[in-house]
Amino acid sequence: MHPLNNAQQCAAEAADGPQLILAGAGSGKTRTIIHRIGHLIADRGYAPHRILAVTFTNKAAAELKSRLSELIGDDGGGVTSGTFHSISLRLMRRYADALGYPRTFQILDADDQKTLIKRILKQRNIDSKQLHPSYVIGWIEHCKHAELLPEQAPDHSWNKFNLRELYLSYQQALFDLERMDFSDLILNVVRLLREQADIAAAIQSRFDHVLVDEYQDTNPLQHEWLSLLCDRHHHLTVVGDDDQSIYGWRGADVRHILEFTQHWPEAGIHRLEENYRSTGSILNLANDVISHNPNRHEKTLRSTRGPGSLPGLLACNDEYDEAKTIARWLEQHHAGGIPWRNMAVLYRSNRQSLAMEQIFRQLNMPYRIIGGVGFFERLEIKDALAFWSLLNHCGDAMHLLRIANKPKRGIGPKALENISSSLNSSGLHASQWLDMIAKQSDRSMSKLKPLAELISDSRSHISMTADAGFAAILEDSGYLESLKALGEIEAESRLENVRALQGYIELSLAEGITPIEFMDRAALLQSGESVHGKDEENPETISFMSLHRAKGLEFDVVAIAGVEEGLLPHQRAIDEGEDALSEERRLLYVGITRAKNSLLLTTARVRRLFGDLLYPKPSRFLLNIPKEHLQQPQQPAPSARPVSAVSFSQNAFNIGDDVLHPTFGDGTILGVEGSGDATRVSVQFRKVGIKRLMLKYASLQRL
DNA sequence: GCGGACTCTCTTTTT
DNA sequence: GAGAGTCCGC
Repeated sequence: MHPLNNAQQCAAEAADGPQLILAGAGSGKTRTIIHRIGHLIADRGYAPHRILAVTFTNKAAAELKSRLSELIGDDGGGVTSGTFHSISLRLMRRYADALGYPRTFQILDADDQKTLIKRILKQRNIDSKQLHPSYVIGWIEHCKHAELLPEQAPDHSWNKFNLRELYLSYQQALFDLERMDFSDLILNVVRLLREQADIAAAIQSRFDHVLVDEYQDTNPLQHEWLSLLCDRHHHLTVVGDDDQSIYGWRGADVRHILEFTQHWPEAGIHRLEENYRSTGSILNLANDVISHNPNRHEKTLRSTRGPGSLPGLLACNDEYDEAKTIARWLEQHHAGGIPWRNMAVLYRSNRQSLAMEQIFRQLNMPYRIIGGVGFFERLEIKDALAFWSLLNHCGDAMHLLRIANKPKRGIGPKALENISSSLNSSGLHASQWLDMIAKQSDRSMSKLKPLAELISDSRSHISMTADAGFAAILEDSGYLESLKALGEIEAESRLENVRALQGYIELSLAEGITPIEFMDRAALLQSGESVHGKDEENPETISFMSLHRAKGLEFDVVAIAGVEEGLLPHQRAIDEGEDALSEERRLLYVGITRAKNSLLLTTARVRRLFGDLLYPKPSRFLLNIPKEHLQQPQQPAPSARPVSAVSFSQNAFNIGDDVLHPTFGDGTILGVEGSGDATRVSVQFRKVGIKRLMLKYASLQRL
């Protein structure tokens, strides 16, 4: 392995106390953090388990540990590492009762969160059109990020509906269900640290050093969590790059990294600006793009490599042509000896993968899509776990309501409501309540009774199977059979997922994991692949993924599709304004800096969106790029294209011209047909869509 | 309560 | 254009 460079070494061996490591893309950030931990253990004598490394994904945590073991041997595995959520969960499992929760509480994932909010809205007869569930969730999350419990939340109304009351109901419902949502895990640790001096002392003295990766993506609550955790010793090392902050929309605040030294005045600052990943040409483009953002730590990435080949920009006809163009370009690199697995196609929005998939399948090029619905978020997986958790005494009302009518047994919304309130007022846990239903003889729950009996009776066999009754309950309840009704292809993939889950359950139980711990894993692990350890297994495929997903990864060859106004920057960001646009620019920056050797950006002249056609312009982020930094072979200055048109009239309109119509408003010319008085133009109006107009009568004005 | 027809919406998503 | 959510008649 190469030795650390000067800046990396200084950072790795910096003294105790707060340290800010500003690590540009590809500057060896993970290596530096690993060496710092290694240094703390090997040279400074800190005990591995008293060092805490916080990451944003479980995968990153696992990778950190294994690389650490490589560096310093077995001790590396002893370091405490995890995500904010998994570490918080561990703490809450120990101290939950101090906040009135049972230690067996479970986690409410995003999907269940939405279900719960919808149920609350429905109970109050609030039309979800007047008050979007996602708006309510967003507001509640916002409060939690600011450490505001329902009682402390501001009186906020929307369409006359009092949001604080909804927050209160939601939080009460969570408490009754004995569940915490993702934010609660962190918020409740913060509450312990603030409110319970003895527990705070215990937690704070548990770690001698805390290190955080991807610090630019912390939200205010996580920031508080760290500040309180390090309150006694200030031994906090944060690593990040403000230019790669792309989760502002989820509450991350770049200011935490920008203002780190204001919060910790004694902090040391280290800048890693030498990039080991990309060629000089790619970095030039990256620097051009990001330099236009205001409010950033001024820095310029320096390449340690040769200039390499110039990144290219290609204008394609539509998304299919774009896919073909990219496929051809990747094919050339493959022919040049680069394995498929070192190539990626990145895009702003997952929808863009559709056209790519079609074309790549036609061309027989191997690809796989990263992202989309995670393993544990799949419908059949959540259903199967609901059955299994009820069987194993860790299911709650949400699990029960989820499967009460699966397969169909004549229980509709009304009956579900009854089940819910009956269970609620019984004060029993869902499993106990089911036992009761199984035994009782009155007819009120007659439709549910067979299921209750089945679950109740199956309990006696749980301990006899390696999967704690998983396969049996799914078979006996008729759930597997009901999946088969979905049609062959659909059913097969779902059944396969269920089988994979069974395998994973068996494996985990054999390791001594309890069912409730398994449910934790299911809630905190986003993908099923990473749990098997074999993970990506690097098959010979091209990776398709969103720009967000690409953060932290690198590929020899990268194509970024759809570098257009409306897509990158996304239309929503354009509507939102300055800050959102800065984040979109960072997103492009992240994409560009994923590439080691070759980079291609593409745009489409026509793109199908929501069923109609869109004629996007190239992204504003590419406007001020010096010619020598970006190859644009067929720069399609729209007005320069041959147009069968009104070229002698001084009023000539050309494709791409922005125009104003007295009634339709502003729009862009898409096409010109005919000549003289018979000239027709098609115009894409921003508000009213596409119109074909006689130029003579349209009284269009050029904008 | 169920199934089919109809309507609406439509970024990104580490946990 | 697709998938989810909603409505309505049986």
